[in-house]
Amino acid sequence: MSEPLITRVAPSPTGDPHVGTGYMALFNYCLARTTGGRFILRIEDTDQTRYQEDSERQIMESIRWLGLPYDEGPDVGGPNGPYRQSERTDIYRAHMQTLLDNGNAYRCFCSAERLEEMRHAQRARKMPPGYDGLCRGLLPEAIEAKLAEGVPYVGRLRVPKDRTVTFVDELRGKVEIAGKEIDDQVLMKSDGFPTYHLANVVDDHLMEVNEVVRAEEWITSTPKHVLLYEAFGWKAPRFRHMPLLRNQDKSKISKRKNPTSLLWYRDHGYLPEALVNFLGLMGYTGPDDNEIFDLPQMLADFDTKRMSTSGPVFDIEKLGWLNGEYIRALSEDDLADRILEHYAHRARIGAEPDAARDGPLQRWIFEQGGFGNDQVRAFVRETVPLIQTRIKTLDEYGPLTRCYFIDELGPLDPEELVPKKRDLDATKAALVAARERVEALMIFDTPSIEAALREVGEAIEWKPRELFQAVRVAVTGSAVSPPLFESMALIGRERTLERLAAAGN
RNA sequence: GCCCCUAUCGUCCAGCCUGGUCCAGGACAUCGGCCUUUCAAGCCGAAAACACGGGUUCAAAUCCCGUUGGGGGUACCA
Repeated sequence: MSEPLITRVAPSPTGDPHVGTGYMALFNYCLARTTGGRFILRIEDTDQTRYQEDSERQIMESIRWLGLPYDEGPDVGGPNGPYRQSERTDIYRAHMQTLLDNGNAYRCFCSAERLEEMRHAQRARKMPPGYDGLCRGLLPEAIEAKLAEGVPYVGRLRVPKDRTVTFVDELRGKVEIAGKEIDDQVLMKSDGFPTYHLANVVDDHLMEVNEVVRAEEWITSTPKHVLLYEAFGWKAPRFRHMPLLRNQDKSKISKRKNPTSLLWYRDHGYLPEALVNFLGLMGYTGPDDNEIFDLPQMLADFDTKRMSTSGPVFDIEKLGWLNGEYIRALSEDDLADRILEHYAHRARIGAEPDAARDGPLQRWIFEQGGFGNDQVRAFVRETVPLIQTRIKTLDEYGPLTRCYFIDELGPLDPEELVPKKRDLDATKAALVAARERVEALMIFDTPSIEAALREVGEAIEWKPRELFQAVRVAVTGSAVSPPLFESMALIGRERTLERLAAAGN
């Protein structure tokens, strides 16, 4: 193949770990792995105003959860650390000085207010906004004076306005932007922290990154980066801009219109391998019509030629289908483990048991002595065959299996209980008959229960489906449930008879 | 506004580079049927798209130009 690619994913710890970060991590990971290169995680925490305490830890955890381990990063180290930009300020300062010295950058003493006014005026005159170059030609004496006065300043890139900057995007081909369209970007803020542009270029170079794979939103600032590489006398990496994930309305994916947190997907019972597969379907195709491929498969036939450029709408419906596919592909033992793990995870993160989502499962498990309890494990394991084709996320397990985990069903809906064309009294009589017959069973297992109920149906001249509906609602509390006879066996003789009696009253 | 990216079913992707095999193929969702103790799952089937206009060519979803649409950028945020 090609040369080993050193790639990186460089999120900012400004909130929940984002699906977009997962998306970029996936492709960076594939590029590095399939070329025998390295994959780096770098934390871009240069904006102290947006920094969020827990974010970095969650980012690292989420990337690992997805199964995309990085070779270098804040918590694993590496030869070119530190991997947290806030710990590299000396490096940026030194590089800023280099640029100041070689004339590719200059000090700008303009205040935020002046810049604000300037932009206002530009907009009013329908001029493209951008720094007007006031400080660009400041004489050395003037600079010394300002410095002596202690006026705060920033470092700006001195963009050559009279030429065109060109770079090749690996996905889109040649991109050209006229120098006059490029703003004299701030590289070093007055607080001593670098902006993205400076830090990014310096770090990518120092960390030996040779292919920058990032989101499309960066494409217009790439010329600034190209100029920076030139200013330092460095070889620029290759650039590959991936399309942006979109909301239904095609705008850049956002929290308001989609769950964007990787944590959300984990907490709601999505399997990491399904999410990775789904992300792998965005702007990428496998070698054939097959859309179900896990990471190892994706790596096995990964080809950058099949990456595309148009922004995919993030369709959570399709993710749900894929998740269901992965759930169904699991062995019953594995699925039982995943379910247990999921509810253990929900307990660990302190999620309040949610009746609609968790059902009574969490509480029941707790009462039975915790997740490690063998009886609990065995019981959950027994339910798996009944629900495996019926859940799309692990989260759906709780509500679906509610009837197995509680003692009192609560009030039944007569609309559901009574079959069409029959009345309440007849239904109650039928349930009493069913109860009597079932009670007489010597062996309380699935085939016996089924045979017994069919007998009852014939005796009272009800169609099987009518009787089964009434019994289903009486025993499970709902007209929609896992298979009836198996469920009755699982619920057990005692509780089943109680429920039939209660409904028949 | 200006700059950049982009354009095939509602959605995700094939096909486009190397024009004809495309009255456009697969998947999700939708609808219908089968199976069936409900719901699922599974199986079968239906409906559903080349943004528009000019070229080039015997022939264009495929090549060229333009228009329109969508997105992104335009910060001492990343």
